[in-house]
Amino acid sequence: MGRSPCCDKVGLKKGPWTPEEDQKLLDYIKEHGHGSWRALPSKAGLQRCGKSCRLRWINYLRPDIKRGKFSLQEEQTIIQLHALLGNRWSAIATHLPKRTDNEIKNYWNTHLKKRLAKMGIDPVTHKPKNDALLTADGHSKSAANLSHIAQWESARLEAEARLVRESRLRTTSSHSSLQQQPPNPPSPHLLTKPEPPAIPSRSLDALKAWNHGWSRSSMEGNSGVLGHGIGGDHLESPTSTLTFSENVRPIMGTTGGGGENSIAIIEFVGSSSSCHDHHHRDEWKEEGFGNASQLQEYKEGFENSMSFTSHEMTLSIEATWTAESLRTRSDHHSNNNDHNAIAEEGFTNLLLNNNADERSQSDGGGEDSENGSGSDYYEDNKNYWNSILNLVNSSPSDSSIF
DNA sequence: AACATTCTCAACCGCCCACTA
DNA sequence: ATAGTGGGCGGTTGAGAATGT
Repeated sequence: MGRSPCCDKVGLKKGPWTPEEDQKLLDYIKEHGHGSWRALPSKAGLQRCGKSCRLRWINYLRPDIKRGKFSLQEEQTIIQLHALLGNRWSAIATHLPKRTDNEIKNYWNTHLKKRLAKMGIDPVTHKPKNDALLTADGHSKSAANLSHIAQWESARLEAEARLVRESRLRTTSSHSSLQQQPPNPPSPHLLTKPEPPAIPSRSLDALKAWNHGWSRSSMEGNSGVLGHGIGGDHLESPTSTLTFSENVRPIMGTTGGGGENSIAIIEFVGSSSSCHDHHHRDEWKEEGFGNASQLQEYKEGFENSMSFTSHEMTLSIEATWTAESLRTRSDHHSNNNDHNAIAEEGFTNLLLNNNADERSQSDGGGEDSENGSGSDYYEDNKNYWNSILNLVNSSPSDSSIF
């Protein structure tokens, strides 16, 4: 290739790490910090490439890693952020504290992607697969414009996520002695960390509907037989999809960064794939239902709650940012790193819990999603996306999120 | 019980970017 | 301006586990 390998690979060990190697790496980093990864293996007495050490540390040995099943809230966050950011796993991981990009990527590829596909949702675009027709009806131009806008928004979020990472790194390196680490980081070979109790989640309405369908089903005594760990907080989650309305007023200043104020007004139109599709009925079995009656109960609950899916909603998002604001935020990082974790958590919580109260009310009341769900759907999603983007875009310089 | 198939996820690979000399 | 280096990211692989026949 065009460049030399990251290290001399002759004689270096590959493959799974042994507990002894893990311990060596842990001990070394605990004592000295990682410093230069390239130099680390020899100093630590490891027959490994520096890159391999780095990966092992980041993806497995780091003490602030949460392992085990993804909670429903985490699944929702991943799906939502993936809709926004695409396969930018590190950016997504920024908003899932204690989860690594690798773990998120794996989970997406092995679970969530398949699940969305089964529901007839394109895991790449997060649109119903039969939505392709929509772009062939003469509105492709505006759709393309909107796609462009979305890409900008996505790129900007990624850039800001990068700032978070960078500031984190600065924080980490400034504490590289790792003295704040627990004296004995949990052995990765013994890690079976239990999930924290599920927090009431704020989610898109399709997710809410799914929850409703599940909770109804499980409350009727089926929680233990749903398979795939469904009895716990590992729920099968659908997602909403984002499409773009035609009457968008993109006023996005995409000039080459001149520092002028730029305003983006984006209207998202969300529509959920229909779960009445016969095609999907067979799929329910594959999700682990033991017998026909359980399956039927679950389907009924789900279908009832998903009956709003013909509704469409629009929402407006006003986003304002400037090159100056990004700089300000960047500068601010260096002074307020300590708040990052809190702020990120706040962002995640915002994603998840913003509407928890409303949700608990509606869940408790067993409301019929069909009646009035259109406006709820509108409001929830509007609030949801506005919350995200307002937070992201207009967080003042004293905000430490980005 | 034995074998085949599918699934999971830790680890690797190659590329890219930022930094520096 | 250029090349070398380190670090990071996303895609892919493959061994072991789980499940099915």
